[in-house]
Amino acid sequence: MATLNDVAKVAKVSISTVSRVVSGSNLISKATVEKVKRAMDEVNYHPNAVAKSLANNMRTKIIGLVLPRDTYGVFHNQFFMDAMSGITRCAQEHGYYIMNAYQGKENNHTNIRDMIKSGWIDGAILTTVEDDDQNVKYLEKKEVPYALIGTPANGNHAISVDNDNIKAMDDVCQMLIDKGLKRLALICGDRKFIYNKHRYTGYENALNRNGITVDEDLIVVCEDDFMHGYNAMKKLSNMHIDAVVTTDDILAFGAIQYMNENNATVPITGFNNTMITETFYPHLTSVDIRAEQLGYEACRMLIDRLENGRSDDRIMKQVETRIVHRKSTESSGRV
Amino acid sequence: MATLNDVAKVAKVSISTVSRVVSGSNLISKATVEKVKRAMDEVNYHPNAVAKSLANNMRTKIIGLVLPRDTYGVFHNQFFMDAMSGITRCAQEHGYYIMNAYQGKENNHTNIRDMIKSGWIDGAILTTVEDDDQNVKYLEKKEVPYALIGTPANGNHAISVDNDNIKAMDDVCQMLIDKGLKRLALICGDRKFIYNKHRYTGYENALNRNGITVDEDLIVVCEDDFMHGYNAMKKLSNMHIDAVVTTDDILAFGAIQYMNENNATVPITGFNNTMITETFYPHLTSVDIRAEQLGYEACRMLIDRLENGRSDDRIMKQVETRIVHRKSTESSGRV
DNA sequence: TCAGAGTATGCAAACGCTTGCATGGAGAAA
DNA sequence: TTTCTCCATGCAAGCGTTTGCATACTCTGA
Repeated sequence: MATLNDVAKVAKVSISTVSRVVSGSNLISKATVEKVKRAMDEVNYHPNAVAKSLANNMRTKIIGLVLPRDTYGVFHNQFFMDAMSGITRCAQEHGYYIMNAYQGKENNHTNIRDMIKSGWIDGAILTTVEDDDQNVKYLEKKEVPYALIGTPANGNHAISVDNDNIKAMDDVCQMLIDKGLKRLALICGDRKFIYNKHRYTGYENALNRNGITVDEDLIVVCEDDFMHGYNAMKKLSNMHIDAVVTTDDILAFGAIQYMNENNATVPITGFNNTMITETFYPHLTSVDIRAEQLGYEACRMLIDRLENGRSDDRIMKQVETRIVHRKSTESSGRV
Repeated sequence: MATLNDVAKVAKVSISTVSRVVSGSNLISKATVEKVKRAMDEVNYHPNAVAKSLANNMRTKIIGLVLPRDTYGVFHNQFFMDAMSGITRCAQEHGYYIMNAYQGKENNHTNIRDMIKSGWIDGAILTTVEDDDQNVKYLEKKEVPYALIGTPANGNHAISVDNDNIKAMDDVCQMLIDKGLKRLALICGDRKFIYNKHRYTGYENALNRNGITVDEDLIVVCEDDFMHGYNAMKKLSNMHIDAVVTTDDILAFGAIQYMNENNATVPITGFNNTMITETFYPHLTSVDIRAEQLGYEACRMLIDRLENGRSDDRIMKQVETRIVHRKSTESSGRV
């Protein structure tokens, strides 16, 4: 690999001059710039990032990305792949690289703390935090900038990005109400997850705003899987429901399964817009949470912080969701 | 951050001595080692990886991981997440880090070529290659070691790891035949993909070995999605089939959908053991392709090559698959 | 013609680490 | 006591950059 020195020799200038040409300094004369650029081409020079980092006060332009140790369910895999894609796209646009870490116990998996100790990374993006998260603690202690995808459980996160889940579910309900559907049932995943809690609130908000009484009998709270969706629908049958909204595509498909078995049909919506919405039938109306965009924004905010060093902001950015209309809400029915 | 110098001062030795203690050289006396270790603790020293790389002839112990630009379908997301997990686990075990790149056109996404040019990575793992792959070309040209997950299309890949898809499908068929099921239908995805071609072969092999004539009428080749699985099953109905084997879980669920609608039931198997096998009903017998293990092995072989520098081996390693038995093959039926 | 201002370039230290070579001291052998 | 080994340690160069400071050159204006 060619070095500054090699270029300098060919161009017959000092390495400082070459370095300045590389970094686009405007101190150098046009003629010299040309000469040096030709030399760079000739020896096929590319700046060495490692040496650069050493000289640049240890700034590597690498960002650590913390992924969950285990993904579970269809949704999570897709979410993280999409988020990663957005993160990496943003990083690329700003000349940064992404290094993978895993949430978790000590030596188990590559750890963000090791990356910090060894000086590899300038900052971190967390896609997942646990209660009393050790990574967060470490990042705070070492004053390493970081961004969080999701809503911070407590207030100590400097930068975060998430959907407005309250509004997202509100929009879904409003959309159905606008179709003249009044008795909306809700199948809601575990409310220990803040997004489920928010989606629940969104449902209530929409109904209240439209003067529809929230009827507890039309709400089932359960775990986030197919069978619970199925059972929830069983409970809801014969309740004269106009439509069903759910907090997860899987729940919706569980409900659909029950309806299929009972030759019933009613408009239904999912959430997260996973690939199964367009895989299984009926194609499911769902909420696109824009995981790619969430990743992109998290990365952008982090880089902004890294480069401009605002120290005290606790920014929380919201990414717009979007309803994707499909067959499952096209025709009407009652159950 | 503390440096060798800081430790040296506290321990009252030279930085060379400290460096030797850190790297575990056996030239240093017990007493000095103790003294230095105490000093390291005192100043909370951690070796700086950037400086280390510079001094170590530019070896960074970072591996580039090339992911596909777009993932499509449920299977792919899960596959890459699992493979990444295995790769990262192995990397961690050997003191390496993983840096993300994306397959693809120039400035679009972080590019493995940039990582090589700037000297960040020692080697690369490819999870996906295109025809006439530019990354492969570049890696070969620059003599950067790399490993490939999947079966190389042509012969120029130094290291690769894949399943034995022929045997995997053969095993599935044998398992069904052992249950006394003779007329096995095959729903096979597009054979432009080598794994589908291999799975097709595995089906033929099993039947031939068991003296069962391969009946073209029982084989449907189609694209890899739900609707094609559905249509394939429609074609196969009334053919007096004892069981159906497929090359993808999605195809199997498409077929199941058709059967459900027609109140038919027949043993059926999927492939890839995606999460939908345990999400939708009936839970689907499928082939675990061990994506985590594929990732792990690819990484292990690459690191072996990086550390021991065998230059000419074209190793191709096969990872064992495993049939996961579930409800879909428990009872019998005919269609 | 010359001082002064500005512009273009070079020198060398620094970033934190590794490592070949030099050196000093302890112990063994004579 | 002297010489020779061997072990433990230190010195300093080097890895490829960046950058503050010094310097040399070119103009301008008096």
